[in-house]
Amino acid sequence: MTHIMPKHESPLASKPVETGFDGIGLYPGFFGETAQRALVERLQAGFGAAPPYRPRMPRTGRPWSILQTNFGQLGWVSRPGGYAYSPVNDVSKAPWPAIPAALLALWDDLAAYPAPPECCLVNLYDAPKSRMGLHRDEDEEALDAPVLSLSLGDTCIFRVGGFARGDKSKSFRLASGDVLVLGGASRLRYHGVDRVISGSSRLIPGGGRINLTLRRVTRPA
DNA sequence: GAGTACCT
DNA sequence: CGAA
Repeated sequence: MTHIMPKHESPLASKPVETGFDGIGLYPGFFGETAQRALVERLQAGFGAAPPYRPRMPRTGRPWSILQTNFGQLGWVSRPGGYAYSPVNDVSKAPWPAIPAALLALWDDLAAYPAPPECCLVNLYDAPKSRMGLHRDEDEEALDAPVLSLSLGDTCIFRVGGFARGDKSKSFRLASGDVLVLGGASRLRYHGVDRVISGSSRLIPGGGRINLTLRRVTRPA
């Protein structure tokens, strides 16, 4: 056994709780505190080679309230001309660091997909006003693969909507260690982060929330 | 009327 | 908290 198996820390963590959306599974506390701490240290080591930066909206150039970076063969980036997946950091031109082993194990546990993830997008909610507007993850070719999301640090209010802007939506909390699977019939649902509850976790030195999003980008050969 | 991972 |  090469990695911690969080699902065995709690009998509840192995099955998702009901979210009311077909294809969306929420696994509260899938990562235990020990695994969370180890991962945060591993991430911060990776940030040395891929420093988080502040993305901007395509065309308008409006800065976002969060910081981003990536791990993996392909990183998701926002450029003046639009969103893209890139094998290198736009700033340093260096490849992104490898996806941490614990996250590859998470994908193996929950994705039910015959190929590994290629992208681990890191969203850093570092300021009290950090948020993420409603959007869909639709820049991937492999739309048959789910998107896996791991929350670390402060709890956030997460919102899930429908398939068009303005569709009915509802929100729920995501706490540190929770894993959300967005797949199947809900793979293209709008979703976002209304806000973060400052001071709700002591996991990250200095506070804040880190969200890790695992994605398969290309169709496997 | 278009664009919307921004903002209100 | 939900949605133009």
